[in-house]
Amino acid sequence: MDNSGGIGVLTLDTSAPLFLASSLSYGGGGILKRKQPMDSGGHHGGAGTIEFPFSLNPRRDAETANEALTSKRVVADEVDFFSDEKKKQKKKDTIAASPVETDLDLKVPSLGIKKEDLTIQTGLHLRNGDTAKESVDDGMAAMQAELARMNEENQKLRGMLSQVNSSYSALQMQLATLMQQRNRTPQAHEEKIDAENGDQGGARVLRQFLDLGPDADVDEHSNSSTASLERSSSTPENVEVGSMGYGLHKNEGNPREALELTPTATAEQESTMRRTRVSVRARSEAPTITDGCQWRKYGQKIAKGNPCPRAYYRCTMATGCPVRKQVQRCADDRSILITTYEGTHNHPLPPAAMAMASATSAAASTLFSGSTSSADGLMNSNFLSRAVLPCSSSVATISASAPFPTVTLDLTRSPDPLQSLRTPAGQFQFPFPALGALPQPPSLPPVFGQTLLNQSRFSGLQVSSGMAAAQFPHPKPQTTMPSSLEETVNAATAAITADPNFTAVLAAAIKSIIGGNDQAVNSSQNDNVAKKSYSLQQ
DNA sequence: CGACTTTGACCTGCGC
DNA sequence: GCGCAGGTCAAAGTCG
Repeated sequence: MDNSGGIGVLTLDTSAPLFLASSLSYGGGGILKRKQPMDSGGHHGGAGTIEFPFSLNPRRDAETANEALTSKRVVADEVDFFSDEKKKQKKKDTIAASPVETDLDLKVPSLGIKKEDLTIQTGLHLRNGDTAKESVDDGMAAMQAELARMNEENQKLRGMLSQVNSSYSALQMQLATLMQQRNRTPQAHEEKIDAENGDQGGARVLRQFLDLGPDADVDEHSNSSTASLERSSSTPENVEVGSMGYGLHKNEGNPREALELTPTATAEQESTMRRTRVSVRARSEAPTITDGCQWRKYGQKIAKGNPCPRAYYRCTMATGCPVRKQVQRCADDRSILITTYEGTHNHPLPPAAMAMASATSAAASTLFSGSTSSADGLMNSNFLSRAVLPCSSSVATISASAPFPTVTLDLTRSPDPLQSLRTPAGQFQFPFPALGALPQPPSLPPVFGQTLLNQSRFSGLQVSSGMAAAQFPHPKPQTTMPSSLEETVNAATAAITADPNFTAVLAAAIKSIIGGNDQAVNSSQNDNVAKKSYSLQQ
């Protein structure tokens, strides 16, 4: 990936069932566009897409975002930023027609909000001479207008938050790459030690898992003595392990790599790992979760024991990509969507999808690194829980009943949200966002409730587990990488989407932002992260 | 017309 | 060998 590229355009589709900032696909010439998700009926075009500047250069991206987001009036000016002419006009009409005075004047760095500007005047006043009924009518009208305006602002803020999420994902992946690079030399040493200690390949596999990403140019330019794993070639024979797109790759054409990568792992292990699947359980009303890749449905079946049909998808981001996924609702709780990935992509992934891939790969690789040569080792779910999810032993499990091991990431169970936000600086926590346990407004439509909440959960997985992948060259928790930013973004997203009372949740979100960024600054290991964190403090 | 979904038919592996 | 279940294929249908 060319991270030095210029500014392009990132297009998000607001009609997506899961408005996830990660669903990107590459276009040419510095343009990133998000394509219509396949699950929205399969029919493209239509519902509004929003576009905003986006670059793959995090620093420049952040600057651009700040430029855009610190403009004087979000309501008046930034509408251009998010919507088409029709929406813009509609919004202006709504605002003009509303008797409600609004002084949002949001100037938050990165999020477009400034602490002292959180004054919102509802303007619901009784005027002299009005009858009581007229006053009530006026009040009702004003409230309705206010509600409409709040809804629009919710939409807008969601867009902004998604943008921040996107930018952060790209930034985070770049950081991960740098950290991987930094860890190369120690890894080589550790590999040697592993070999001397009779390591059966688990740790090697783990590192190979972690050698991710289309930022392969960085790896290729590295002088590391360890194997520089290339992305899998287009030949399926080179696909070794599947876990949502990234796995163990073997380059038969390179004698050096063939030597280094044909390892100590037994054929049995290789066979097992080749069939490894990663399953993600998440609550969602949407037909599928949005994971950043393009999928084409090729089949549907009623599986035994579950009245809900199982849908089969294959990746269509590149011809011949062997990655498939199955999507099925849980028989016991139909609000839970189970997505199972199998195979390895033969093409570069968008940053967000890569983060997701890293997440699943991290889980799978950690699992494998915990195994030695026995199936019992493979099934040691406690190991995975301890290593990857020190804060939640119930999130990741391994299925031993399947013909091949399946790593299950259960996003339907989350640790205490406050616990996450209170995580002291310097202590790593696998932050399934925290938002998971936010109160669920029962009366809200799915788009404001469950779906977006789960989306937030999932995006949290993307960010943080990808981080986990970068952080855990060995399956031992290390310190630390600030998770406050994504927590903040997720907290803000969830707060906004979980409660129609915009002012209250905005205040809550800001509070979480203001109160939760210390750790980010304290533990920042990256200029860009520091910059973003700093901007949050303004 | 192309891209995509739907859905019945077909293939394959496994247990009895 | 047979039946079952999971997975895949491909023709038909849908939509913009």
